[in-house]
Amino acid sequence: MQEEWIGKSRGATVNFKVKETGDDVPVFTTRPDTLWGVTYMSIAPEHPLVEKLVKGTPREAEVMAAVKKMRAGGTSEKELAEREKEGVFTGFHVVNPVNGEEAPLWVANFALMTYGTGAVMSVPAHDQRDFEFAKKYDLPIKAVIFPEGGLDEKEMAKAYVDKGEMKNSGPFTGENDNFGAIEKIIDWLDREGKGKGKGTVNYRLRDWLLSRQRYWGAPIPVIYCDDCGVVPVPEKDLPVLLPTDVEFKEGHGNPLASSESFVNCKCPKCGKDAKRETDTMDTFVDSSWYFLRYCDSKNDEKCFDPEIIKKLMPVDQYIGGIEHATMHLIYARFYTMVLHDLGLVDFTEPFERLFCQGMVCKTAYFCEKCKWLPETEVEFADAEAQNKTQGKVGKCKKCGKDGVTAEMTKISKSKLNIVDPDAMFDKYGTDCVRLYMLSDAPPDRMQIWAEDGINGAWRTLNRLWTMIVEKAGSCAPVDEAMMPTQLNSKNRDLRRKTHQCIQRVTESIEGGFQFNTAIARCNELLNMIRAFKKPINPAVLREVLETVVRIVSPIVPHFAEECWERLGRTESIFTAGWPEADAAVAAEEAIEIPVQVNGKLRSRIKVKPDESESSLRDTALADEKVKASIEGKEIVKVIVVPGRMVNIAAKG
RNA sequence: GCUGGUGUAGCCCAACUGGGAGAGGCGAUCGGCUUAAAACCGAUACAGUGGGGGUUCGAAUCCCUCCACCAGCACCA
Repeated sequence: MQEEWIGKSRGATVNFKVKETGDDVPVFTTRPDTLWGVTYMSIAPEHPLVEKLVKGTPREAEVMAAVKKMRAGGTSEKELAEREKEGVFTGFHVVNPVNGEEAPLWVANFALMTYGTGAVMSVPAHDQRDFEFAKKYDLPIKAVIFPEGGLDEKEMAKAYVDKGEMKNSGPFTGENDNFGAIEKIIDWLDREGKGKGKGTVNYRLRDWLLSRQRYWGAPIPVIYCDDCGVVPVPEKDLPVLLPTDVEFKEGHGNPLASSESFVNCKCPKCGKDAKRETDTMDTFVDSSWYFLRYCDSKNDEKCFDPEIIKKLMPVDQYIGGIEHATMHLIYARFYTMVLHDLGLVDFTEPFERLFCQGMVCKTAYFCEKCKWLPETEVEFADAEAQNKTQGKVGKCKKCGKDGVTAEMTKISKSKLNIVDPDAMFDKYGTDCVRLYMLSDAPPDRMQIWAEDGINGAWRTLNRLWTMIVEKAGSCAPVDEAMMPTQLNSKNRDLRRKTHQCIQRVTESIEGGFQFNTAIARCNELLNMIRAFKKPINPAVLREVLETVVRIVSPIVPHFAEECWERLGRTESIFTAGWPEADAAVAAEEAIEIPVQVNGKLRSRIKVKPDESESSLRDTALADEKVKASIEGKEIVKVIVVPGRMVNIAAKG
């Protein structure tokens, strides 16, 4: 995702020239294979060449009027996306360095000054956007890449952007894979050098709000003086603090600008009256290095001591919402790389591992007139409508209008679909709410908020508690918990299950924090203890109860600590560490494997876990049920997967 | 439009990465306890894995295709 966001693209910069004036107009392209199909060029309305070229020409008025209109358009991505493609001919032409051909130079609103060089070579035959523009303004279309069935420039309904054979392409004519030839063309441009162009890597890091007209954010430490110009705030005066006397008024722009005490200051250079910068930096500026400051937060000499950073960083495991993947996390990485280059940190990546948890979602309701509605303001058409997560559900209680729609989205204050967990904490306790949330779904997945399931977590904790209280007295004493060498099969089963539980929970948590399955394993073990009719061996009992409590301790820490004490432990459970499984104890004594006939389950056989292939085959074929189902049939093949299953393919 | 994710029981979700469709939980039903209800205890039922096609002895899992939902990105040359 980050790769896409920084928009790294490899391509070439190609040096076009204005025919009439000789001005350079470099362009960036990722498709140098289409260089020979250029029929016009588009430059951004903000491009400095626009004014320079048309000044004093007969077309000046017309071009500048059109350019002015284009510049007036918004620059937000949304506006850009919805805008109609427009352009105006400058009256000038450019010369294509690869073949000397001339092409008209246009100004177009879809060319962005902030990307590449602000100029786009246009190949309408092989680029959809260029194609549309060419059709609109009746510009020529020249195909240079041909699919097997050929291509008719006059009949084209859209640009041809797939693979094909290169034609009319100078030294590359005849290449039958244009995409494969791109690298060669870039090499060729590099060799040919200055006149033509060179290989280039481009990025399109978007604006990340370094300056914004808001109160919240770190002030930019800059002062404007009439005489001295832009003057940085001297180090001794840092940091510049936000004023406390600002007035927040709707529609009055930046509140900082209206704070006299903030804006008015003295020039640090000449001492005359000066004005302070009122834009602030986005909070991303701070969140890009806070993890370094945290390591040495009390340091008032410098932002951090590199020695301490060396010890503590990088972060082993970063957990955050997916919404941070493309912004905060990129900035943090970028800052770290800069600090590395400055020699302040000895690593280039701040976070070793990343885990993105899913969002908690809940149905939100929308009324055309009253906008977002809380659930209580919706009059549902029927019981079914109440459970719908999309589409029309009923009337708005506020305005009475029908047609309130439901939508499943991330819980947010603005959409009025928030839940207040306090009531749940009061009723069930934080441990119980946490257990419920973690047991409901894997954490990387979106979770639909529902309180129905919390009873399950409540019951689990109550059962475990009751069990601990009842059985604590029957456990072997803490200090003498020697495991007997001989145990009956029931006790052996319980021990096996205990150690399997440790193994599987460890896997579940290490393999992506899958607490839901970890909790399921614990429930399984608890169910097994409850199903015990006879008394459990005291040593086994201590082992199993302590195991469960230790395993759930990261999820329900307060609860686990209480249980631990009840089991006679005096040290905190968090000094006990994570339990370790004994593989020998966890190993199965006997397993049951399925026997299929033609892929359908016909019987099950009990075998040793390491039963050999031939023995499995014989046991399966000797089974009564299997015999019955293959009677009168010819055995074509017997597939044996040791430890897993037997499948008999029979015909007739 | 592009990219990624998800789709399994009435509901939330498992399934050792190709091998018995069900681990855990919610809810439901029945029974026990109770004067009764809740709680608690015990038991039971419910799907053939979004649709279609393919590969295979065998597909929830792999391939193709279509559908639905969620998320991110979207004139980036």
